[in-house]
Amino acid sequence: MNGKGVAMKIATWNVNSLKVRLPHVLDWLAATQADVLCLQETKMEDKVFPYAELAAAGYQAAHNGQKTYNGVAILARSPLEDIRFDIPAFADAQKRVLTATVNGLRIVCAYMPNGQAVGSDKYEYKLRWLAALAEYLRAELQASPRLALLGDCNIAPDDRDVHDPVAWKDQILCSEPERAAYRQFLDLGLTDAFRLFEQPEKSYSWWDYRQMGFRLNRGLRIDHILLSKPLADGCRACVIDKTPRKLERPSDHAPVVATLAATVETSPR
DNA sequence: ATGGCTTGAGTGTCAAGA
Repeated sequence: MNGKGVAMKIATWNVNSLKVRLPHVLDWLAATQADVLCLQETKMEDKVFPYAELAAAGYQAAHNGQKTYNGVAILARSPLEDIRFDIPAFADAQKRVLTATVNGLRIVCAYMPNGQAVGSDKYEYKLRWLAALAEYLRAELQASPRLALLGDCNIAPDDRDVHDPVAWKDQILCSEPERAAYRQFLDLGLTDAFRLFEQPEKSYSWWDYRQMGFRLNRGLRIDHILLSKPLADGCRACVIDKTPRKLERPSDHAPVVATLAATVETSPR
């Protein structure tokens, strides 16, 4: 529920080091006025997270970080409530999940494992991790029907989401077991906000730094916003913002933004 | 081509990403 009676913009962005990308993040927040921004790959410990700089820009924040790798954060213009770290039932040293309630929306920020190569140990970890997240989401959805899962899912759900589906067939990020794990999220009642709308062909959210990947639009759509039914029904737009990918020293990922319509206040005063 | 960038760690050059 959005008590302000105005539309809400929620977004996700893998920044590939918040230390390096903080200027881009601050510029982007100022330009878009997003209400919620989920970050992945902050790659920093909580004690050096830039709370003060974000507060000066009008954003409260929660961070689940670690040195060097992983790390997720939720930034919001409204208070973050009921903050939960990690997947409680899945013991994991890697900091990949953070959940908070903002304006009555349950926000799950996730940095799903990369998996490295099909059949590798990291791939097995990825599949176990995805199954654990699905069970966590099932419980969260029961408690909070207005739920959004935002993050770097490291899965291209469909061949439309892959610049060269033949080359990527059955490769990491595109394999059938990964896509089946992604469909488990949909089976919970979540909807890919991006595909609620007509989109340009060859829309991607990540491009390799190498070999002019971005200029040649050799990308994958692996960053997603999944909405529970009440939120999907009120979703008015979802876009990938390629603007920051064109800057000097960009993240290899672009932000994805969903606009949710204001909801009518139904609760009595 | 276990390649091709980028980041972090740390001061060599590797691990990890996707």
